[in-house]
Amino acid sequence: MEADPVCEVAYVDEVAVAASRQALPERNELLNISDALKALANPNRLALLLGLREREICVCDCSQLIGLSIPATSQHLKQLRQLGAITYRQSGKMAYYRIADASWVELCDLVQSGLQKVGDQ
Amino acid sequence: MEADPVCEVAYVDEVAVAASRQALPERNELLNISDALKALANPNRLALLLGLREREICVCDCSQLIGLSIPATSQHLKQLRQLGAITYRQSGKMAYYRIADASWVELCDLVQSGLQKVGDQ
DNA sequence: TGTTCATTTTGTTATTTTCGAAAATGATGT
DNA sequence: ACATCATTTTCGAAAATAACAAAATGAACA
Repeated sequence: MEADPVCEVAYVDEVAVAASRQALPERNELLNISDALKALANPNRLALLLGLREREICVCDCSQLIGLSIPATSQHLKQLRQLGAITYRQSGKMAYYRIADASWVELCDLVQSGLQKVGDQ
Repeated sequence: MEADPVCEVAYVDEVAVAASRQALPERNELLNISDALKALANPNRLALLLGLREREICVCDCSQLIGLSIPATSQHLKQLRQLGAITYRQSGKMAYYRIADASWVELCDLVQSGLQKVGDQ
């Protein structure tokens, strides 16, 4: 009984953990990033974002595009709008949504290409 | 009553929707991408991924890093492993995790920088 | 073989997400 | 003002997530 049980009591390598912790963004920043990723992490919102790449589309056509009800579609569009990924233009009763910034599309492409390498373990 | 009620019955712009739909990945591909994003869309998994950037860390130190129980930490690590973002090496009873592919970190950085532009609407 | 102990798996529960239905909003046109 | 209709918001139910505690696994060593 010379070596204490280690893991419930103390660090195995306190220095390494301290260094890694220092390399982390603040908790709030982590929450911001994960919230942003969460907004993208849905097949329907992803389809909306990618479908809006080329042209602007009104809400009811968006709902046709992803096959959901108009209210559900509207909520997904709202989340993407709050994220800053899309914008819209109001024309009479219609609302036409479009991509706000091409960097969001690049982001999707990056994930898409990153997936090629997966499949192991 | 010359114009039909449009949105519940048919497309406003069927051609545009068809074009956008063609530009979309298949449903399965969309699910794969959103699953991958979902794996990253959690502040604790994000912290693990970023904390493992530089050095490998054992499970119990990982749990210290993010402040969760060891079982919870183990499950988060498993998700990142299934994603292909991290790997591990077994040494005796210990399991040392490390980054498998830096592209996942780039992805986080890209989101992080994408967030700079947000704040409007 | 039997003990120890880091890790993983398995319930179980609380919280979050996602959807459609119904109600509310806001613009157009009578 | 009133009716119409695209969109948004609200609400409630079903499904998915995330946490801890407890049990199971598996490597090291007596």
